[in-house]
Amino acid sequence: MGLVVTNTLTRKKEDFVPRDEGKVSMYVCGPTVYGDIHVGNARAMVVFDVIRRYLLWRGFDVTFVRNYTDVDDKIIARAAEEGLSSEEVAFKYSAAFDEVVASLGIAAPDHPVRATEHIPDMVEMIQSLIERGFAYEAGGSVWFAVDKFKDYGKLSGRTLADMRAGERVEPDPNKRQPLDFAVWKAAKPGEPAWDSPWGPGRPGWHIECSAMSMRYLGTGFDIHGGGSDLVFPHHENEIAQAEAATGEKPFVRYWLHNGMVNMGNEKMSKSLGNLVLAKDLVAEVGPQVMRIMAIAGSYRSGVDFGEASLEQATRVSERLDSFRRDAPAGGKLSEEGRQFLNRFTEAMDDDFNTPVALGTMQEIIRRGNTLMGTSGPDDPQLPGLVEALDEITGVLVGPVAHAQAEGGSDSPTAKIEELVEQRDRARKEKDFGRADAIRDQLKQLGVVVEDTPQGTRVVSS
RNA sequence: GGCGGCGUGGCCGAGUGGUUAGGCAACGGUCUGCAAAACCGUCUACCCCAGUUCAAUUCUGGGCGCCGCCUCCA
Repeated sequence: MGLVVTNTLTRKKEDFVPRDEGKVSMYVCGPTVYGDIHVGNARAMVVFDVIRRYLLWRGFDVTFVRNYTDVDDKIIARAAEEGLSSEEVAFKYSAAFDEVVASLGIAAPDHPVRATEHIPDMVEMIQSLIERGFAYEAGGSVWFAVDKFKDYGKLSGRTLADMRAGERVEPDPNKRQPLDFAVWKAAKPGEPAWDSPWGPGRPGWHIECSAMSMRYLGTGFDIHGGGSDLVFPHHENEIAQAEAATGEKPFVRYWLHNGMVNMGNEKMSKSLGNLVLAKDLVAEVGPQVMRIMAIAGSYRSGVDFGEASLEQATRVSERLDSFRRDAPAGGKLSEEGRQFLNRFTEAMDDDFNTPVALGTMQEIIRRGNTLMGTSGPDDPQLPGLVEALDEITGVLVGPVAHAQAEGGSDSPTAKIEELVEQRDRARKEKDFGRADAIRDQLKQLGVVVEDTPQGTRVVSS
């Protein structure tokens, strides 16, 4: 059995057959860098990080590209608000993005690409669109003529007639059709601008992803990912531009879209103002819990980041940490380990079924705990099992798990060590009243002690 | 209004035409000085109504409800 993915283009699960055997080319829409990203943005990044790690683990040679939209109306607006240049705003928030994403153990792309560094590619594409009759210049801007591209609507499953029925926006007077969209925007005074055959201006949002993805991955690359809210118009427009400009299709073989993060029963979004910043949640619950929450449901579904989900993800994370702390290091994969790994692979091959994959991970932990309970951490069956766990966590939680396992029980302060020793002494002397009092005292310091056959364990909470 | 998705046990969340998801919570037990952790056991569901079928939670149709997109958005 091979890998199967749900392609938004067909709305079906399809066998994954990459363009070039053994290689996967993949592009994911990154942030518009005008502010701190929220949990929903971060979830998308986690989802595609897991997909990428899985493909790598499965032996594909993956080329991963992600963009920064660093020129845009919102950046310009933000710059005015903060009294900075739009370059400064873009720099500030792309650095902030990098920091959050790194803290979540999300691997850097092979090609982190910035719109402002690829203007010539975009200009070239726009010229091609005009030459081929798919775009027209009006008032210093260039518009894509949607009615010239007969496949327009194929990704989002709508027709031009459908869309006209639902029009809600005041069309720009320069457009021939209300649904035409800008591929090049004429600069207004004071805005960042680049020279072009149509005068000074900047690229439209959609063109950047078309141009940069093909620049690095060519046409007909394998996976294009992003949130489901990008299906229309963003990805629809990307297809139109790319296929119209090159005359080749498909632009992308498999379109993958992740579901939205909900708070309560509403989508978390900037416009609704109900957002939780990714950096705040990471600071509160730690990266591992956040990653687990992000993949606790299938990537295509929406996922709730409310209290209950948080608690459950926390438990999963704690079980993992606690097992890793007590279990021996991984060794040669055992037969039993291989069986778990097969189940993990089967789950992930089925459209990246992370909830089931996570279930497999927890079953390994249970099995490992049972072994340890029976014959202790030296049980010869453990290393081969732990090896399977390591491989799974390598894909699902990335380097975060190891970092936490090592750093988690970090240097207890002298005072805490002292108290723990006092408590151990009290317990030996059967002075349990005193031992319990010290335990309470430690708890107040944020330290939980657990008595195990191997001795007292200190867990910082 | 148009397009798309979803509705599973107290909760989160997979999945299947007849056979165990997994987790959280709860309860009982083992262990423990007591706890905690861990392990064992119990808890058995599939929105409603028709239809197809030997058999539907799973397929088809209708209904109800929820969500996303149609405007910037992961």
